[in-house]
Amino acid sequence: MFNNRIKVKALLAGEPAGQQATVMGWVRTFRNNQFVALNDGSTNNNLQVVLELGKFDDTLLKRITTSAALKVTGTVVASQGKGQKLELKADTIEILGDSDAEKYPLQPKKHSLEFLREKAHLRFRTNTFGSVFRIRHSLAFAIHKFFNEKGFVYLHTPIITASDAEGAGEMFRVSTLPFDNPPRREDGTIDFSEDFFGRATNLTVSGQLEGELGATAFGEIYTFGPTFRAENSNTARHLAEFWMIEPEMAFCDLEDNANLAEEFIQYIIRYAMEHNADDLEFLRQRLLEEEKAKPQTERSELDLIQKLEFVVNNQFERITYTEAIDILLQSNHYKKKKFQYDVSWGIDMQSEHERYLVEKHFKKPVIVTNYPKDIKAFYMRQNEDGKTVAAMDILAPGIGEIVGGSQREERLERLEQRMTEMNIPHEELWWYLDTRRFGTVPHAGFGLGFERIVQFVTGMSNIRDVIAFPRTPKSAEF
RNA sequence: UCCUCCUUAGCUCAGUUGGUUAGAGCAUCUGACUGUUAAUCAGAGGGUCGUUGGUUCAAGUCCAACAGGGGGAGCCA
Repeated sequence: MFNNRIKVKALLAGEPAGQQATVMGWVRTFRNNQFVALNDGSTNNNLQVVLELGKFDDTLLKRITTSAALKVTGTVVASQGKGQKLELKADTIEILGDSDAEKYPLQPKKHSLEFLREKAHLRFRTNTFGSVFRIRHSLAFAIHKFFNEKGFVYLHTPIITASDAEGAGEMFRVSTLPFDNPPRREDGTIDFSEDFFGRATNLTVSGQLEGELGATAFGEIYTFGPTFRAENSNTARHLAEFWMIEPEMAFCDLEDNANLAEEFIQYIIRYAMEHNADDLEFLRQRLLEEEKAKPQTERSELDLIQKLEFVVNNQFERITYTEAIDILLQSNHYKKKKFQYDVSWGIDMQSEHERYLVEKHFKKPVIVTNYPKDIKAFYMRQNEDGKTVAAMDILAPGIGEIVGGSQREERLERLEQRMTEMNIPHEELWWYLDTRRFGTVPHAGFGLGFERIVQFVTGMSNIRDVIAFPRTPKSAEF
């Protein structure tokens, strides 16, 4: 029986009234042969367990090492020391699991994030990762809560997909054919008709196309699942395996889409602020410490919590692509030739351009709409000007593109014409085109990279530190 | 994938123009102390200097390749 335990979070929230309590957790530090800082993952705050001198065996005390698992029963009393309101005066201590101090790699001190990345199986036991992953959980939960309250259906789109039409990037092949000697056709190409699914299949790069099938029946759906890109991207904001949220709404245009995206982002951030105040406070302090090493000019004006409050309490800026280009062209930054890449209408904005708009010009999240059709996907709705499509990107300070979405082309002829222009095989997407044949309606949706919003909320600068076990090129340990 | 920087003790790092036995703080271990907050004090152990090859009388130090990692860029979410 273990369920008589009280979690540290609950215990710390109560009053020290001399009541009995049993806690279980892992030792963070053992000071003075007398004070155990015990953490059970329910909160960043440790419980101070006090061991009366002489009350416990030396052999037991020797086994209270960093990260040993303990069961402690004792009396909850007001703390005599500073730093905590209450503490647990131990009556009995049971070592549930020993931890060899000479071999345990984490010390009660500050470790670099790079080092902890190589100890990803243990990094949850640190304050930073404890906070990050509790916040990650809250955001995931808030996402389901938000859509559920709005009547969206949670649709599970396939992980294995046969369509390569989305063009969202390089894909991971899924196959049971032998690598060393795959069956070949007469022309030497691999014969996938003999593969498991009878055709070439890959891991999904997006659930959007299937999402549209759901939206044109349920009205409003969302997906929230793993997504895979085999791009050789080595950056602080890319993963080969990441989680994406893709809502898709029928009877919805670009403006409705932008409104929903903004409301959604504010909702989930607000949820984390309400439910993870301690974790955010810890991360706020952590970032302040980190910024002390930087020159004053590079430090951020707002701390983490101020930044989140600002985002939650202010409307996102909304501009068209054309306006964005004008702002860039008229900026002093451009006139002084400080952009590495040139600016003109029709370019796919580089991250330096996006960063200028978001971090220098507006200093808040920006929704950019109506991009040139030539730099966007085939399924986006063509605007009447013949040049742009009803696309929408949300750019966030410090992260870049956090949301990419659009109103979809619901007119069959326009969609087919665009697919032809972009060399997208019609026959492969017959099922997608059927939505436009049978009761087509204006609809829209977007994709939000989950890890990027977790980065934004936690202030972690590397995406590998907001997913438990990151998959990146040349790296799939754990 | 491109540019750039890094790799020395368990961790964070120092190591001079190439020169004998490679250092510090923390951690660990031993002891002391005991209301501590990354406890403190004293002592001890701990190293194939990322790997391979080269230059040299002599390489942690110079050169090359490879591996891993950081930062920036591209691709994107």
